Amino acid sequence: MDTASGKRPVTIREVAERAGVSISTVSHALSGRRPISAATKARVREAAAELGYDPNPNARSLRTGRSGLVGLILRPRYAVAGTPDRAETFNRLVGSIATEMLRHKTGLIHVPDLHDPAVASVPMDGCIVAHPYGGDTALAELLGRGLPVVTVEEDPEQPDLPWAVRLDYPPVVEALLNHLNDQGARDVLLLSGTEDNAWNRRPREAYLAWCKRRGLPPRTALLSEGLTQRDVPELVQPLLSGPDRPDAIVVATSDFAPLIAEAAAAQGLRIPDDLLLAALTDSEHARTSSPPITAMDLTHEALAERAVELMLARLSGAETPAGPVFLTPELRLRESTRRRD
Amino acid sequence: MDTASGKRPVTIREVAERAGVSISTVSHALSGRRPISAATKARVREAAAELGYDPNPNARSLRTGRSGLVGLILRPRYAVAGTPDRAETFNRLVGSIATEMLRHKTGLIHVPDLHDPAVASVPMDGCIVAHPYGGDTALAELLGRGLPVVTVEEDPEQPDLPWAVRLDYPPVVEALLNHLNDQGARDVLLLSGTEDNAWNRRPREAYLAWCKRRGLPPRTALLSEGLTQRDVPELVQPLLSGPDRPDAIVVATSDFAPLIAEAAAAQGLRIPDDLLLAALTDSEHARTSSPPITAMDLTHEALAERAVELMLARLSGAETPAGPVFLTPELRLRESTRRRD
DNA sequence: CTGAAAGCGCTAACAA
DNA sequence: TTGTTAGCGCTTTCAG
Repeated sequence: MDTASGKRPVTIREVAERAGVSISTVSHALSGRRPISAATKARVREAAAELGYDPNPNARSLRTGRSGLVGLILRPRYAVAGTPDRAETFNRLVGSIATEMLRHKTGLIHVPDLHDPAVASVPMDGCIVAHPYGGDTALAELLGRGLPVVTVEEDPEQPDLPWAVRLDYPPVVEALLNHLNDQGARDVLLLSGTEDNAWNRRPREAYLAWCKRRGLPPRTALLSEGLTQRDVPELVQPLLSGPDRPDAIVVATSDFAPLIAEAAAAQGLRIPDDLLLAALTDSEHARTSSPPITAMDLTHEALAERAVELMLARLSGAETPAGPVFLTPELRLRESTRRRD
Repeated sequence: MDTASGKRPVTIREVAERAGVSISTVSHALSGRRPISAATKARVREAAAELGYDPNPNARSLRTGRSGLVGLILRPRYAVAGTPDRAETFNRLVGSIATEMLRHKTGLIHVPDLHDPAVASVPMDGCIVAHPYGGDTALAELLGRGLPVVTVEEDPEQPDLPWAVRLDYPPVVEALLNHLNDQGARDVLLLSGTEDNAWNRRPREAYLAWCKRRGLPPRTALLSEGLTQRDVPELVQPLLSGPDRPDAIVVATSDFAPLIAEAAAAQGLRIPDDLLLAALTDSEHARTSSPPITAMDLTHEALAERAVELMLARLSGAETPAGPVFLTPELRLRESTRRRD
């Protein structure tokens, strides 16, 4: 077998010549889109097989206007630029979308860079945009092109776009806050991330609403998802000292939770005895920290499954749904918020 | 803004009309591949921006013969079909290849099904094939087409293909076996997977060589990667009972290690006291099992990085390397093989 | 049942 | 510096 690279691909014309038919007959014999005599069909198939013919996907797509491919854009910048610690979330989402797409035998393209003109654009029939920002520019660009888009989580400024899978944060955040309250917390500090997406906005809104309902003064601060492991302790230190320190912390970024636990320990604060600690996304870090840290699992696998389902339905011409699909994050209660009664 | 879907895309012709120039001028003004007067260039850019022009990637690729996209095929069947437990390995490899590709601003396509004629083939300039089988058919197919291929781990029957990133198993497997021996193991059982790939073959070869060198009778058995959690205990049970039970087990599939530990416990065997246990791939299961299980980390991130590097070099016309790139798996020694001295 | 030919949108060779 | 045009490989009318 010739394994040299750069071999000129076999075209439909060569197959036609070999089979002694016209190229349109080859096309139809192979696609079965019009009746071809059994004999001819057999001859064509044989010729195609012998030559190792594989239809040029670009030519086909150019002609038909469809590539059969779905794009994926993961918006949060720290997903890619981040440390290995941030990788679990990225890997889970990317891995499960890829898995779902493979299950449906549909090609998935990771879209490299929508805006950079130096980067070739990709032939996609539709695009999944994961975790868009508020007023997301990439999302707007794709919608502007008229490309079918499905989002994983909503653009917080366009919460009602129907082609979306959303997470229903409020009940879960409330359940968490009630749980903290039950365990004795009276002064809960929320440390949100700085990415302006649903994952930061919605829980924050739910927190503020909860505080208001309870007549408690909200306490919030920001902790950028882009911080390194080293940055966190010194930023958190001041929040833990002084007489008005909170008795519970809810931190968005799961990887930072163990660091906060350490910083607390350095101040002589025990978890959960002196400080309750919870995170708004789950990770191995949180699970294996000591003590294990209560966290919200965003159910990336389920998000992926539904998003792929939506996209394929949409590409098959399904009607616009009445509204987004809602999934509920799962609260994983662990020792960090459970006091010995 | 019109966000209706199914909008007809803007073509180069419309941009040309709007800018009052020919289509080739548009093409060249935008690509900069030939000198265009500043005034014209500006006019063209403006027209393109106003219309929201985005060059049709299929037309471009058809013409140029290149798509700028790299394919990815992950061969092990259980990677996709497997249980969620098998997901960590898949996710890590897929996630890190995707990350590397994004870093290089090059599109990555998950190839859905190379053989199914009903599935459209994808426009890729090259393809990364991960964990090929011995005499891998997909690999052969791609090589037959003359497509540039880089493999993550070698096809065990074509170990010398230069465009490959390989894992150097023998020294690590030997180190593990020596370690087990040091800890008192005299009768090591190897439980390989049933997938005929390098990850199963090479460690097995290393094990047999090690036994031979030491004059020990090898003991091996198979435990398919496709087994469910429930299947494993009853299959393992018989191996653990009887007077000739091994005093150490090396199991390929990491997720099975904790199950083996449980089965052992059910027989009254303590780990590591009565039985040493190690796995040939790492996972959270192994890390968080009790006791934590010694495992070989295949360094998927490093494999991904080098594979992407190789592929991009190859597509840029780099010369064929003298041989494969070798990486060394990392041995993570944990309690399951460490006896209190 | 089969063939001829148009044309998808773009790039690049060739002309001017 | 710019325009005209061939043609990448395929699908799909339209003729036969």
